[in-house]
Amino acid sequence: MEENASALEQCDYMHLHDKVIEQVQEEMPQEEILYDLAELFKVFGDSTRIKILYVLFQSEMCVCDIAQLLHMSQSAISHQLRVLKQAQLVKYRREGKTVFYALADAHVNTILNQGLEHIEE
Amino acid sequence: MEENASALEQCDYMHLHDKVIEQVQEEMPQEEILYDLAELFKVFGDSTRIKILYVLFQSEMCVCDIAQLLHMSQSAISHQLRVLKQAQLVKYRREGKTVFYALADAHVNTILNQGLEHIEE
DNA sequence: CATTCATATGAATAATTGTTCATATGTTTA
DNA sequence: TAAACATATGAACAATTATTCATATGAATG
Repeated sequence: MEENASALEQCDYMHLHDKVIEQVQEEMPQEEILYDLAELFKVFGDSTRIKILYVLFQSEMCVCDIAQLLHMSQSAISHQLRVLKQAQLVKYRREGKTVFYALADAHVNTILNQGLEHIEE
Repeated sequence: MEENASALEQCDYMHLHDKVIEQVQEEMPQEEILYDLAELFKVFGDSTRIKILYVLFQSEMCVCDIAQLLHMSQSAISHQLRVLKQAQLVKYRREGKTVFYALADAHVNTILNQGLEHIEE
């Protein structure tokens, strides 16, 4: 978790040209952005959540239906939907006792597809 | 970790039409694919690794240069490069004592960019 | 308003993971 | 071949996390 220094004893000289070093520091998104980006991908990094996203890609769905489709407990799904909701990957609407979840936007699908393309080499 | 059942007491009836259920089961990638997909995104789900990828996007680079640029220890970077290598996100070549790492393919950049687009709403 | 149903949530636990430290491996050079 | 350097790796530890269990909240219905 610590991304602190202690970078005391590194290699003798850098292989990089000054120009590259400068460019890296210039092109590199801000620390906070990079952190948020990692947080976002962390959300995709769980197979239960991936399944939920795929299921919602077919249709809006209530918590209980998702649980049954994935053979998992209502509580587990609800906890994960919370994570997806916080990452703004899903949205929801209430209808009486029931809460329906749906994908929030199109990025979700693009990201999943790029991932698929990669693992299929 | 357990994605087992215990889905005994769910809601009384399903809101979904049979057609949707059928389609979900049809369109859903195989269990193993979904697992691999989660594994891939898990790799993106760490800010140190994200930084390494961004840095390598500028230029091929040796372990030690990366460590200095990111103000982290050689060991930490090496461990993370191992993870990136296993996920086939980076490739490497040896030149004497030095090992140079580079991005493996173009998907990496697409995935990162989609992620960025999402967090920038 | 009490009951029932759907969902959310807090605490607890087991499993996973990122970094450090110490050390091993592999390569060059004196 | 010994020393120096660049990288890799194993063990240990702290921190994070996914699920379960028990229970709370919120809405409909008798």
